[in-house]
Amino acid sequence: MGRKKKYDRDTLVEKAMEIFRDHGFAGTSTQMLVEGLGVNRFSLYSEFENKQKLFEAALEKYNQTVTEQNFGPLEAPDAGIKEIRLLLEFFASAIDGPAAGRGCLLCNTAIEFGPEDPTGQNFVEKYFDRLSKAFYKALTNAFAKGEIRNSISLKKEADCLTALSLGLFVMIRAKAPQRIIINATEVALEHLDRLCV
Amino acid sequence: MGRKKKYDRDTLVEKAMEIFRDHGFAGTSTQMLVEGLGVNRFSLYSEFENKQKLFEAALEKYNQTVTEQNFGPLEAPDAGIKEIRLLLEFFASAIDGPAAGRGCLLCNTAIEFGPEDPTGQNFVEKYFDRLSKAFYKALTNAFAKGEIRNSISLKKEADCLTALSLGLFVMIRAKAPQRIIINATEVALEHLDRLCV
DNA sequence: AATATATCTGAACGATCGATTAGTTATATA
DNA sequence: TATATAACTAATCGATCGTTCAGATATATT
Repeated sequence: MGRKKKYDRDTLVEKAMEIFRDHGFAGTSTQMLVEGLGVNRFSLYSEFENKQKLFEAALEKYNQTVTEQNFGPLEAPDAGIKEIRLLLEFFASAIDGPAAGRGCLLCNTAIEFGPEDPTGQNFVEKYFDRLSKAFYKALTNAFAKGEIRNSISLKKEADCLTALSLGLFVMIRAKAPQRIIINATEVALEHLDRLCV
Repeated sequence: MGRKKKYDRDTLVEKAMEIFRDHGFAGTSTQMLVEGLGVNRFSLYSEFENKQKLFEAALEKYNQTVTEQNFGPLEAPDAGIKEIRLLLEFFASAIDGPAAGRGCLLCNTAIEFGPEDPTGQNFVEKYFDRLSKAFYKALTNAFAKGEIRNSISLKKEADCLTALSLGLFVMIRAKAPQRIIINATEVALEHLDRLCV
């Protein structure tokens, strides 16, 4: 009974995700959402309750789609050095890709919300952890295969790659000169080489 | 002739700098500025014209004070490996210092403004360049003193350190676990060791 | 002391913010 | 087909946004 929805919730969340990624939470007005999502104000609020909840849905969607695409291969059970290299090469070419001028929604949120907002902080904390764990697992796999020297602290290496990834996202967001980004990834690649036997 | 100003312009800019650093540009209302600066609305506008101009003054002040304090030693004419190490150690302990939960205003602005806003982008571009050049100069000095091996691309190393710095600022802003930040800087320090003869 | 002028005060501007509501339309069920 | 119900439309809510202005106040100059 009742009327059919003209919209698809998942589609709305995905569109909202892109808008928030471009303009941030505070920089995105409900008017922009209404127009960008092509849905009525009432429908938006009845579906998501408020702007904050929609934002949280967008964060979750981002984790499931974009982060999944970027870091998914790195998180594969058998990922290793090759997957780390591929990720770094993704960063090097991201200035031409769909992330150019956008960066990472979670990284952007980490900056915008800062340490105060509890829900944003929760997402960000998990995001940092996800990246660090993904790198660590891949390094562990490589070590198990005997590809990495013995004296290396895999945890520390993973955390450094995490920090570097965030820095590269900042640069991609700001459309920094591609040369800087490529240079940074090349050093990381060479550093990775030196970890290997 | 006329009345004396009750405020000092530089003091106002410094206070505004801290508020913008904490809450971002969009997240800072004129009301917050009026209260935080302890100055009347009219005085604020007659002194700075508008919020945007005050923000730009705050960015400039940040470059002259905080960035100067953080990267000044690295920019000294005779800076070398030691100064790079000191900077990395600053990052490692920054989670306890005045930058904790704040990060870097320029890095925050890079994220918030994105690639669209021309004035913000101008500041950010120069900031990236300043960091990269500072690292490069210090590495060049070290190389001239024969402290660095021959096969190293100093430009690439400088850009990687720049990207890493930005990533660390993101983590400091988000109050990431201190362990992650320390780990990242330790890897960078070890990496630096391996550049040396 | 008188005057000119710059700053201060506090109210208010129109615009936009996020959010809500009353009334209309469409559809699944009985 | 009649009815109940859910989603639609569009107007509008009070609050806050950045900004401005008229009138009061204080001080450097004459």
